[in-house]
Amino acid sequence: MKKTKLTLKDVAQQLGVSTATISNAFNRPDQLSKGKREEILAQCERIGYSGPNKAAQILRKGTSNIVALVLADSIAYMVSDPVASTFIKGVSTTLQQQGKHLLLYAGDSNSILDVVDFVDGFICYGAPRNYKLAQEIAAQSKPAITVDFDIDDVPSINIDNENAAYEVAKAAIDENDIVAILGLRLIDSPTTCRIYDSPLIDVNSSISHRRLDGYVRAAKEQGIEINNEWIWHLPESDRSYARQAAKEVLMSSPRPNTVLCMSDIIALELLHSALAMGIDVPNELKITGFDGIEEADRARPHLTTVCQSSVAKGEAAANALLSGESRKQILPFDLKLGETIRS
Amino acid sequence: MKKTKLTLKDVAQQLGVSTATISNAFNRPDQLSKGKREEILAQCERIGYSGPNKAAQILRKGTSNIVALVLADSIAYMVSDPVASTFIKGVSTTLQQQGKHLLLYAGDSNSILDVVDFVDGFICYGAPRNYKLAQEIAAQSKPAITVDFDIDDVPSINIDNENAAYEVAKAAIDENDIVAILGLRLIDSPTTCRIYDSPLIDVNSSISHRRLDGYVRAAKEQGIEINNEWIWHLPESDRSYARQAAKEVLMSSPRPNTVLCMSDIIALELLHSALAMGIDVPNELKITGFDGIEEADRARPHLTTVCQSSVAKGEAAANALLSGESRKQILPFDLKLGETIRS
DNA sequence: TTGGTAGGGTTAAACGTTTAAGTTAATGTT
DNA sequence: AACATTAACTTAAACGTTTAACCCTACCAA
Repeated sequence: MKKTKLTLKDVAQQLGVSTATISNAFNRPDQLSKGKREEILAQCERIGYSGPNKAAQILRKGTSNIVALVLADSIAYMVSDPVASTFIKGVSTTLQQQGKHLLLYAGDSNSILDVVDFVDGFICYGAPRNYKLAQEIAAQSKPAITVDFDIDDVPSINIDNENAAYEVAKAAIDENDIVAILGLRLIDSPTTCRIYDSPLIDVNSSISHRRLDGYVRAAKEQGIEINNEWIWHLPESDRSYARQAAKEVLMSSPRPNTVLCMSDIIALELLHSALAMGIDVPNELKITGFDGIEEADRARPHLTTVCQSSVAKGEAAANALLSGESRKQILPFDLKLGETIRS
Repeated sequence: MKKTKLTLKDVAQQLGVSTATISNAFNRPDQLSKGKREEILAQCERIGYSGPNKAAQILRKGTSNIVALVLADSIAYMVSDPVASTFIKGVSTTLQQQGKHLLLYAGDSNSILDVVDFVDGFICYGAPRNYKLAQEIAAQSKPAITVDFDIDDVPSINIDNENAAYEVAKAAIDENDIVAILGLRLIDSPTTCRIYDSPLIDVNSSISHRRLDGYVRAAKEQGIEINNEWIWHLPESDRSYARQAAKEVLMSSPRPNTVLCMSDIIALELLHSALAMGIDVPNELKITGFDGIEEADRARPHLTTVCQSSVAKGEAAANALLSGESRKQILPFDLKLGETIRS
């Protein structure tokens, strides 16, 4: 192996030119003669110098081609959640096309301070649970985009959650239904439970609360008041939380005949539990989801849900960041009627 | 906002001490008096200096706390594959515990050269399709770990794929069976097809070929020779490729009654197709998978497969990298008998 | 001849730290 | 009193680039 890492200086000495010239050979070809440039590149090739050191470049140029993706939860959770991982897919594809690198940043970490100095920007997916982190993001001065939540003056990507929820609920709810809601992160509790009188957490205009508003509005239009007793809180869109909530809903009496779920994962788990108990969907129980994940397509009966394109979100976020877009964008959603409601 | 980013120098000037002292206040508390240190930290707090610039630290210290995870395929694919994303989960959890950051590196990128200077090490998951990339990984001098493939003298994490495949095949195959194999990345083709006489690609002791060896050995013990005509190649462990392969297998005559699949995704898709066609599993068709993903648990009948813990792999890889482990590790696997074979 | 311009370089000052080596004064030791 | 040790700093040289500013020579126009 080489004794020590080669530097611009080594090449410069060997060729009897200044380091600036070598640097220009790599970065600004117009600054030197074609002949000299080729000579330099040939020499680099020969001795195995593979270009200017990136760490030094980052310091000097103040840019690294690294974009941090700040996730609301742990990377572990995000990567296994179909919605989040699809989002990451969109982001990574776009970044890669532009030659950028992706640094995954867990939202349950303490502080972005240890990366802020060397990343080129932030894409923040989902409102951080960690208040300090949210503050830092707002305070820091590099380009940033928020997705599925908002910070004043920071460009963002969202869908119209309130209307999306309203529409799917409107399609599902009939007069005299008993309506329950399986919600996501509505209150500050680490376990699945009914919300009763717990104070709702509503940080950074949480998408969950926008959805809740939509559901409630649709219900009201049918003259239905949804009591807090019929609203469940799940700490995460996770199968085991969903399973438990499903059980509670299906066991309660009177049993609701319409359940509005804030994610497809939750809805699918409920559907599964209901079918296992011999409940007729949709005649005894109507179910709606949210997100439009692939798996929902494979379920029988097909899930009624709101499709949002997480890939598009990811692409939009990356593009907005790279292009310096500063407006807040609202992406479209798509109501998908399946057989888990009566048509 | 601040006019310009604060530096050590600013703090030093304001307090009338040297920059070295400020630096020590952050990095080596034993090098200055307690009082001075507190004074410095207080001043930093007051003026909003949040610690030494990381970009400069990377250059000076030669370490960044960033670990690159080099994936065999695109990030997009990897993040949606249950096996790969579970692996990422294991890696990220471990790295985060140790205060390291995770840079996702797509294996279909050109070169690691643009990150090699500032990352602390590499975890390489799956043999890169890109030959140049594999070379670079081998040549580069930072710590590296390979997972699910091998490079000479580079520590690695693997399972015993040959025996794992042997065992699951042995459990499935009976005398006089017609055995087919749905393999992964066996030949150099972008589409699903039978391998016939195509030359097998066998880079870096590909896990697929180890598995193939295991299957073939188990079949031989039952006096069964598996003709290349009965071996399919899939370019990726993807549902749509799997669906097509499933169709071909189930349509072929004579129809195989035992199909060994190199991933659970493939196996599940086959199972699904078979059931849809009214084929009795396992009496008319026995199926085995590979990996032991969560979804296989939810399938009915339960899939017979080989469980390997991708989380454990990820943790092992991260730990090995961080601890400087230099041996090659073989992790255990676990045969899981389900109802997709006859017991 | 004078002056202007362009091409192809060089010089040296950053970028913001860390750290080995040196200095000084105070404390302890014999 | 002489010397060794230690605590608490400071000095200054890296780390490996990039880039503004400068310098020279050749060429051209008038």
